[in-house]
Amino acid sequence: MNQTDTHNRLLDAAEHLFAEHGIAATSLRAITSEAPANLASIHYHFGSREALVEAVFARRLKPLNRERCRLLDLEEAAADGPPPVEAIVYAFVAPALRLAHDPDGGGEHFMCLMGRLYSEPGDLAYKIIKQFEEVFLRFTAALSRSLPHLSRADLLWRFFFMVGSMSMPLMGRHIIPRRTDGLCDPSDVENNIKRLVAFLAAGFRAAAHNGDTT
Amino acid sequence: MNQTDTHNRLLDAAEHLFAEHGIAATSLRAITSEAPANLASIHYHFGSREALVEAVFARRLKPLNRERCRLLDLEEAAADGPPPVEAIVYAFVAPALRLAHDPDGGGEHFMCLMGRLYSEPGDLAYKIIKQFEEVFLRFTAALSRSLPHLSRADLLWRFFFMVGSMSMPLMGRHIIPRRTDGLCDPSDVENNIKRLVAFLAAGFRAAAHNGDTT
DNA sequence: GATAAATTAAAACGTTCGTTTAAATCATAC
DNA sequence: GTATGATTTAAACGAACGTTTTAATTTATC
Repeated sequence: MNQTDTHNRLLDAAEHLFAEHGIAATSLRAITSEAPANLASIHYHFGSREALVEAVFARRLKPLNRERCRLLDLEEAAADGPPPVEAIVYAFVAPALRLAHDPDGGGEHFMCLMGRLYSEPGDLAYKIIKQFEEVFLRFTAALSRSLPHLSRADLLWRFFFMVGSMSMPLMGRHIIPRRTDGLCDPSDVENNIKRLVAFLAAGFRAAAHNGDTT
Repeated sequence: MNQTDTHNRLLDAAEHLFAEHGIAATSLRAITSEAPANLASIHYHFGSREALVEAVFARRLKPLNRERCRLLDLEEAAADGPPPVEAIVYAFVAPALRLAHDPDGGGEHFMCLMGRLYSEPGDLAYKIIKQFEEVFLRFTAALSRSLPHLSRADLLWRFFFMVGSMSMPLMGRHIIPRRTDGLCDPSDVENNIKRLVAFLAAGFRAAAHNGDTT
């Protein structure tokens, strides 16, 4: 086995178990049992449990957010004016839903884990969420140009509503199909992207709840 | 102290710590330290750690969902036709956001904890989510009557999008204000309800992504 | 005030946790 | 083949966990 083999097997096993049982509830022994690897290999390759957790996120987040920015670049280059809201929403949600069900990308469990992130102790969540800084700034700016009548607070809240909506097809892989007799299928990626874009674009375009136009 | 005093202090402390650090990451010793109470009192009053977790949820969920149904009852009694989407969305989100910041209701930490629920091991989540059965059936039925052109899958997905959007002002009490320089304030409950209703009603009313009208 | 029940308290149980140490194994160059 | 560095292994550490047991204390009833 080459140098990075155990390294990646540990990341895969950790990603899977974190998504399945939560980060806090997953022990190093469970990870090294699934990998398989020796218990001490985690400290040899990563240094500590917390460093492993951060490595699990770092491996997937950069490509995901790079793809989001790439799609937004394309849209902003294509039109002369600001891109339509649909295109911005699409550039944000499509890479995430595709990664969530792309076996090659390996993000099969990762996006489910992403949804769990907000549930973890604050210190960890902050470190990870900082990796979204650029995406956050770029997409809120693009949305603001396309929806100049919205107040900043309304625009930001709607951005968070988008994140929350998107998290449902990402996280609910176990719960949603059962609650809907299989009618809602999180693995129906392209249709769910269209559903999200239609729903969210209409929400973004809605009149603000008050006359605030700052 | 009367019989239920320690009982309630344990529930309060558990609710708070579960919301702050997650369920799995909160030990019984941390709960009995904050209550304060003896370590064994949890097993005396609840029988086990898991029974305590369920008790924490049960205490708040029934009143919350009863209020949701009450508001929906009012709307359905008022009009002769189906209530407008805004009224249905309002009946669903307003009780949750109000409970989340009502110091009397004590749900100050509870709704934050609700958002964490989906992140806990499957067995627990199922038990709790079953308590939403009636609300789920009633609100999807009401929405279906007001939006008869939507396919069942589209309607159910949009219902989940609503749940995801609503979770952001509920859960993001620590993260959202910091990311927005305080511009987005989760404690600005009534305005956030209006923001959610405007956003979600427009989303529900959006044309479906395809011609599906089943 | 004595008796019985309900509640709280203190201590210990065995288990599992993250981490560390030190030896064994492997790969690779000479 | 032997020395060297990289990796894996096995074993053990102390700490913290959920739970149980037994005794002390409080509360209610007569």
